[in-house]
Amino acid sequence: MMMPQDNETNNNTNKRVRDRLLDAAEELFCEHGFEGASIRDIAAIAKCNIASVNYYFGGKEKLYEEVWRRHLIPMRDARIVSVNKVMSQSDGKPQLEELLKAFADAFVGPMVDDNKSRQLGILMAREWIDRRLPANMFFDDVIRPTMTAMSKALVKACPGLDESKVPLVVLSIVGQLVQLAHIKTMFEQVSDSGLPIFNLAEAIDHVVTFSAAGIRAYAEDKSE
Amino acid sequence: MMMPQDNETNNNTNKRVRDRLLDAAEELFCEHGFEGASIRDIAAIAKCNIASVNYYFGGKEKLYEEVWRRHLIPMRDARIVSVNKVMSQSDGKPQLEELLKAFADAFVGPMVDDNKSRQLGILMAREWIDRRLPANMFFDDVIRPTMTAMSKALVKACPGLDESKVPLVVLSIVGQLVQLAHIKTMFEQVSDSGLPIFNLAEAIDHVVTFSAAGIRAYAEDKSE
DNA sequence: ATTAGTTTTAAACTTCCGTATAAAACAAGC
DNA sequence: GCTTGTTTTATACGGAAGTTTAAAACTAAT
Repeated sequence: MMMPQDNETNNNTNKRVRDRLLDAAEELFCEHGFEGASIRDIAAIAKCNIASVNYYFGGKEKLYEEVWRRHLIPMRDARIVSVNKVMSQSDGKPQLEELLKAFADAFVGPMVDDNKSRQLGILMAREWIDRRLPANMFFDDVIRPTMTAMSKALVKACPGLDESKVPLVVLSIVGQLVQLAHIKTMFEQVSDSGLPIFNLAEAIDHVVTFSAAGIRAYAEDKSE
Repeated sequence: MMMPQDNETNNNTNKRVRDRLLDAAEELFCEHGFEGASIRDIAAIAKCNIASVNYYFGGKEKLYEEVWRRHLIPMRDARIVSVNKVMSQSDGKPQLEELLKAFADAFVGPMVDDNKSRQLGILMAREWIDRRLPANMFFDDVIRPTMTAMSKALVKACPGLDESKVPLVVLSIVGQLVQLAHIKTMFEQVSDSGLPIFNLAEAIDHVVTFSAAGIRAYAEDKSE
């Protein structure tokens, strides 16, 4: 008898609380992780009762899943579209640097946010370590499609690239990009680091240059 | 009146329980993180009373610190020694690949363990995201010394390398290596991945080749 | 205005956690 | 063998967390 209208085809007024909860949850999940963010704190930020979480989502875990669902697909699509755009603009033979830059921007963009409340990169890193999402949702819906698209683009952008090495190459790129989110946070946390100020744009350009050279090494290896 | 003999210069019989607790704590902290591992579970594995944690360490946090202390310094030293050995063996002008290989092996070695109960890489990744160690202990005792040693070695191994780019280069290398620990875990968790079997040794060699090429790109850039 | 359906609220319940306590068990020296 | 100091045990405390409940408040159609 008591059921929220949680159908997709719902644009009633009850969206208010539900959306406020999603926003608050995203903020606290990013900052403190799944266990670190309590339903009471989330409800406090959303300015609603703690029972609302169960009313609208049916539990903390379902709320967490819903936070992800809002971003997983868009993140994946943004990356794939970005890669495909480069491919189409260059008739399937893009400059390697161009492809890498497009991928890096699309990859890091949604992950690192100055807002601090929407640092999906940190959330992603947490999910990477201990899975809270059901089954292989994270891997199947984001990681694999992204890596597949990038792999295909890479072999076209860099013919001669040993195909058996492509997965490792993609991992190298992703590894560097994921690290950027960590590093950015670390530079903000470690006060007396004595390190130069971190410049994200410069770091991305570095990853592009660095990776392009690494990739060409394989392409040249094959021609030897 | 009730104080365990927790001096360093202590080799009495009471080492038994204390060490069992450290082992159990390391295992569960690696697997479930600081909050995810309960004192009750740790004590159960160590086959002792839950009060023993407070008796020997004075709390859960102190236990966590002690788990780290057992490994932080050895990990750091192993990496620095490994790098320095390459430097001395080659009269300060080591082959770039040689240096990278030594660093990668020393870096990944203690992080990725087949044992599964001692995956310090996962523990390190967790600590990277939310700090539980006091102040900058993690950064000052491990991250900075390691990066400093590697930076110095790199500029000697690759003269012409733009020094302002060295920090980013080190981050690229570390980023790839840290990723290996994640990837290894992921390949074990994702069942129907459809991905080729993950070979750690091959992956390390890839990082070496890939990174060497990336670094030389900067060295050549400067000479242009 | 009444009713039926939905949303919001306050409070309670259950469980689990880290810590503290005080008694018991143990070990060793005199 | 008693005493002294150390370790282990069982148990309890206080708090925080996720969830549940049932009543209240609200909304809108009849």
